[in-house]
Amino acid sequence: MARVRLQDVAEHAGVSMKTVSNVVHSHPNVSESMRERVQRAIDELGYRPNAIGRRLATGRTGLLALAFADVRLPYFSELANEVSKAAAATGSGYRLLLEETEGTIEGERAVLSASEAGLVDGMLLQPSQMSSREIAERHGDLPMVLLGEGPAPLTVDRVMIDNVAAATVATEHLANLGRTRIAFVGHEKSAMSSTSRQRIMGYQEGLERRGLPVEHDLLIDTNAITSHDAALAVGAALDRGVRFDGLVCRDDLAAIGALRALHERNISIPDDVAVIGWDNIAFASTTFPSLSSVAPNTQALARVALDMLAERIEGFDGIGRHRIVDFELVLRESAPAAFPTEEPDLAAATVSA
Amino acid sequence: MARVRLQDVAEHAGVSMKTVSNVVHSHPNVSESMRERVQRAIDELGYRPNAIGRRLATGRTGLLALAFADVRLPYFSELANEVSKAAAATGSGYRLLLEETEGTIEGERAVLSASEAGLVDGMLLQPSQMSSREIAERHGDLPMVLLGEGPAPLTVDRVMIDNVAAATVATEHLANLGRTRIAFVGHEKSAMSSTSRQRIMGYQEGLERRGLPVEHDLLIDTNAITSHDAALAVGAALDRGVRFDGLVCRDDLAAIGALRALHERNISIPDDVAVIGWDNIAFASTTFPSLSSVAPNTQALARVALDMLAERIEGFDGIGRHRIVDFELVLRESAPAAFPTEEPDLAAATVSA
DNA sequence: CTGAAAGCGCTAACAT
DNA sequence: ATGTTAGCGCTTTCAG
Repeated sequence: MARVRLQDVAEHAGVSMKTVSNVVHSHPNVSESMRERVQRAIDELGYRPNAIGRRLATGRTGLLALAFADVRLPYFSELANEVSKAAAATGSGYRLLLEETEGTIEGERAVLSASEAGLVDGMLLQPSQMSSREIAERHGDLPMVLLGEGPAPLTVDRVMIDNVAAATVATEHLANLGRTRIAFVGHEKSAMSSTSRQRIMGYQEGLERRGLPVEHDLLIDTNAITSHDAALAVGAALDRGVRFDGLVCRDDLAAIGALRALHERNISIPDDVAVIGWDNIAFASTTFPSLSSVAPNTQALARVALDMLAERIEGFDGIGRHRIVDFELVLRESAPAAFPTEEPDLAAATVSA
Repeated sequence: MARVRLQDVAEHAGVSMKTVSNVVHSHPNVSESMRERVQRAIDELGYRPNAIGRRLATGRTGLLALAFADVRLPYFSELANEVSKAAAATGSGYRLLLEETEGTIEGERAVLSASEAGLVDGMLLQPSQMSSREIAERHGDLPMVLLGEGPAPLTVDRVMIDNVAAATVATEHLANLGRTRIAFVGHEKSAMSSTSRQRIMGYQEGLERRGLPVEHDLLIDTNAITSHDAALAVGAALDRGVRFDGLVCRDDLAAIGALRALHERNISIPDDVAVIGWDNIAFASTTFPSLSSVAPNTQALARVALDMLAERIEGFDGIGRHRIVDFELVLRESAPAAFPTEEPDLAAATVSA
């Protein structure tokens, strides 16, 4: 059975294509009898509008690209889910095309040029390697919003949380717990991302505010953003005699790796070492001990990003808007509340931005 | 700057659209001088072919839908990554549209009807709720391959691992470790999926082969497929006096929850209770203790599925082919090798299907 | 080897 | 309120 087209329905019902189109779109100006007649033809023929034809005519595909390093990173898969929910909630009917850049500059370039092909109406991109300048040059006239604290040209919209502030809050929380030797774990050994850079800046700020030691030894880098590499790196640091009683982790992956390295060496968490992760991924609540973590408000992030992107798609052409969304420090067992008064209920304890 | 079209290039180069098209497609029958001239025009104008126009003309979008319950489940995000790599590797140039069904029948229906609209060339679907019959009826003429052990009509292609056999292997491995009271954890309390059903069948088979007790008490169900719910369920079972020394988990999420429940009660793993998960997600190697797990060969699964889908898209119209791909039992600390001879190197230890 | 023209299925002016 | 018609950007016979 060949596909049935708008035209076929029109003939079958003995009306023009325009009328069928009106019925399909529930256009107001259609008489009831007409609507019925056409609807019958549609049902009889089993007509389904063809998205491609429509899109060629309207210039809209109803597709948005969401591009980031790797879906396997829990932060990104949770973000994808959030964006897709937010898109559904707006009723705009947008669907998501997921693109992975592998965190490489080639990957980021590929994603930008591929999306120019008119397949998508706009793009949400979390860059990490490309320079601001290249992003600005390459995206051409594709409506785009940048996600995260990576490079961002002033001409392009961007939404992120205040990473420096959040890292400071996390570090100071450890200080509140009486920790004096606080290490940072999980930044890239080479080619440090702006994400890591900002979190380290905030970490240092926290230490300085509390008059705690800032030492290079307390910066534990990893080969890759995986819990496995973090476990190795933290283990190696411990084994070569680096001592710390608090750990601010670049992300929950690093934190989970750190937990393992500490467990292996019978170091008690949080008694000997308190640990704070970042991203508040789903697993954070079921590690042992459960993980305190910086929780970006990804729901707000998704909503704000989609709103801005929608405006760009509608034709808004102003200068780039840079938006900040809030975060919380979710306190769990690995770095609990400092004072009973700080938070009565650990499971829900938060310090807002 | 407005988009530059094939037409513009043709005019700029002073040739016909057909010639430009030939150059774009590296058609053999084009003189070298012509090719150069056109290529220059393409470069000067910065022409990028429009995917939608092409699709309308060819009937192909180069888009494949990958639909499953929820990207946040690590098995699925890892699968998505694998499929997208496999698609890239074939050079077919397919890109992936991710669709989430939320594991509900409405979600599955929505995904099937949305894809009918001609936006995608084919679909990879991991169903869980829909009946075989409904799948067969609804997918219409959309090329489709089913993933996993869910419902699958005989008329549709499907690829999966042998869940019953894998569960038996896992259960027998625990028996090899001398475990005699082996429980199963993580199936849905209500509306049990075929996935859970098959794994439980294999588990029972394993127990029976070894003459071990098969008791309803040893079936620990959960409210949802999350590590959090699994931790609660296992904790509750322990607290009401259920005793076991081995745990076959429906998936790694359940296993991670189980680890937490056991830790909380100071039960030693694997000494008191050995644990085997399922899916071999990335975290399995950095939990504490690290997790033994059934590892489906997702790479093969992705490849086989894409191959079959490609054939369907090419027009193959035979009866549904049901393919089985292999799996391994990856042995780590939570349920190590039974005998020194079984596997010298724990980290890489496997028992193949 | 290259050009002209007819669609692919739908939308949206513009008419009536 | 309904019909006509000209595209949207590309591919693809069919001629030349």
